Amino acid sequence: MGNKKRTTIKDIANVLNISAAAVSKALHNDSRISKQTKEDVKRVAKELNYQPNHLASALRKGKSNLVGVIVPRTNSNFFSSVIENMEAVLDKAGYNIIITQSKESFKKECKNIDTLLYTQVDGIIASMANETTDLSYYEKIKSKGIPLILFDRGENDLNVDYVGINDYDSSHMIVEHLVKKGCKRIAHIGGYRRTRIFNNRIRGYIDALTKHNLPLDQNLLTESSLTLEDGREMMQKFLQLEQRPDAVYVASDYAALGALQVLNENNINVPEDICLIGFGNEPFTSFVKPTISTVNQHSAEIGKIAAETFLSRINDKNWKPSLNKNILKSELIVRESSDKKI
Amino acid sequence: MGNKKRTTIKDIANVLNISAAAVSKALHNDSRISKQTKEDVKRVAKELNYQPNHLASALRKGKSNLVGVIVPRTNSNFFSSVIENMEAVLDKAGYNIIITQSKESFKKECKNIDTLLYTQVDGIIASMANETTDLSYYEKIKSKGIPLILFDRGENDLNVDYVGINDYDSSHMIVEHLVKKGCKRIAHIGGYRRTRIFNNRIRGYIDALTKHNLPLDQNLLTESSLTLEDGREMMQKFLQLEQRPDAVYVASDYAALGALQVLNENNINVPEDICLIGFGNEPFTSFVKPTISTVNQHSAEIGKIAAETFLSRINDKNWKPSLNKNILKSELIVRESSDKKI
DNA sequence: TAAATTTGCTTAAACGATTAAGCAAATATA
DNA sequence: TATATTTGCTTAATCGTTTAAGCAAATTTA
Repeated sequence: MGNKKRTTIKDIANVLNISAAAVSKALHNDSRISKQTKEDVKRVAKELNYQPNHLASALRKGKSNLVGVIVPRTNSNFFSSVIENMEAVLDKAGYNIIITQSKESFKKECKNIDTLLYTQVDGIIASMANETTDLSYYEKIKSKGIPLILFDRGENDLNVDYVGINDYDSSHMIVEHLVKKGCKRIAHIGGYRRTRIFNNRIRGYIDALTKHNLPLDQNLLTESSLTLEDGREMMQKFLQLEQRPDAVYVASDYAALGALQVLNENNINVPEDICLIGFGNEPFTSFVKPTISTVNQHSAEIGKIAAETFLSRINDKNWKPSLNKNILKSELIVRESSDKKI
Repeated sequence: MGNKKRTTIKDIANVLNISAAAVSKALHNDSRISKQTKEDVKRVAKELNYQPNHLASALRKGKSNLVGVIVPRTNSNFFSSVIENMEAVLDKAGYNIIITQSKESFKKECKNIDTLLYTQVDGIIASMANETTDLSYYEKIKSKGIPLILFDRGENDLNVDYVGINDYDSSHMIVEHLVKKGCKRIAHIGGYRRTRIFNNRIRGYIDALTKHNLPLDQNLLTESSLTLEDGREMMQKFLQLEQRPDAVYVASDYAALGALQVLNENNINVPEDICLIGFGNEPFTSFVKPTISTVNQHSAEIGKIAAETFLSRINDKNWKPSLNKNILKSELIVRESSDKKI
């Protein structure tokens, strides 16, 4: 049996015989309202269990204090951690967030954008789906004049703020580590080149090989969606080669796990016979046998910076969207799968 | 350079020299608006890139078409899958969802409830944090008169709709399976009894032991938060006992993983020396060595039913909250960790 | 003491959509 | 042909809050 009507500022005003405007101002600690009235208003508000109507104030102020977040999925530790840290920063500034998942589907991503715009969010922080190449929906966000911040999966052409790690350098770091371990045939299970971060990892891989005077063998470079299944499949392909690789650098931990399963099933010693390196530092990389070397993407920092960037944009009266990259240095975590004794 | 002003129905009305009311009706296909006018309105709406203002219509209609979701965390496969399926059902009915995480913190859960109520959601679907015992914030939801649906982590005392599996029966199923495998000293790493589902699992465990004429050894029954670390700690305790268990039933896959790590580190053969069973069917249970037997909680079904329950409540004009449990049958997935040859 | 400023409120108009009520004109019915 | 009904709109109120403008009383300043 819920209360028939919710309490409004009018109800409070009636009790105290003052105007609704005075109540509104009292609740916002306006300097032109007497201390006594403020106390009265707050007391009555509590007594009547008053809850402000967000819709009304947002409509009037043209500001919802809501930030939309779009991620490919929430059940990855990376995205979940990014979101958690974004939330912490935004919460302090009085913003609440709405999380949506694209499930790597372009269509769902578009729907999410529409939903968020419809909900009148004050800005959107997003990591793009793998599928996405058509940027028109993101242009729609820009044309509304609200801040758009991309992280991890970004796109230069949108000319907006971006937070992520240096994928190109990460590949260099990985190849360098493997070369030091004496590896000479380093394979790469990569993502699709059309996604910028995966393209950068591939470019970094190729350039690092060249730098270390290692030939590029096209048989050792594959592109896929980087699911666990993809990892299995690609590793099986490698094992059928006449000249097997002595190291495999996988652009995602999930695919690396699949690759590791195949290696285990074929009784191939890791890292002695083949070194393995993943990407993303998902928790399971330290659960499995052997533990998987991987790259830490600083999810906490990324979330924090993305949120802070949003806040600085929203607070800058005459801000205009422009390409502004905030690139963090990634960190190689060496575990058993690449810690070969030499 | 965003458009200075967004398009409103008034702008459309001005172009066509009709009233804003007519535009509103035309957009909603009111039968009292001529076909010609409807066409004109929709054409101009498209031309001016009109986007309805959700805040205004929600305020006027007293309905936001938003459903709030509270989960302990999103980076678990169970919750992520529940949410995904809820979303699919609600989307078809024209509802959008706002996801929030409590991170198992009572304080954060309260904050989430406040945020959601403030955002004027039409209902809340929630799974409670482990910590939560004070139900006053949930009573607050009820007192607003909006539907509250609980799933997985529920609480009878709230007298609302609940969707989940039968934890008591699941424990019976597990103990029965272990008894069939010849186990005689079955331990249980359980959650805190104050959380209903964990209490039910413990009760089921105890009653099943009795049913199979096995004595209950208090050394073999522990309570914890069921983190990976907890699983390690409890298993270490078991290994120090004079009479070790020959099977361990863990109420969460994460804690089961921790337990497995300790077993592996101590070179104890699983399942030959000790059988292990987890709960939740998290993906990693099939990655690790040996693969972990576990219980499938039917996340997809739970999400679907929770969403459908919400819809039926919102559509029932004279619905009153009442205890209404929807209990699904769980499914035991037997993998290597308990598949002992006998 | 008069003028200027500050204090503490009120009034009324927004924000953008929806909707009850009403009113002509067009069409149907008797 | 007169009356009833339907069609196609308009007007105006409303949702709950914020805020610009204004006004009288109290206080400060000159």
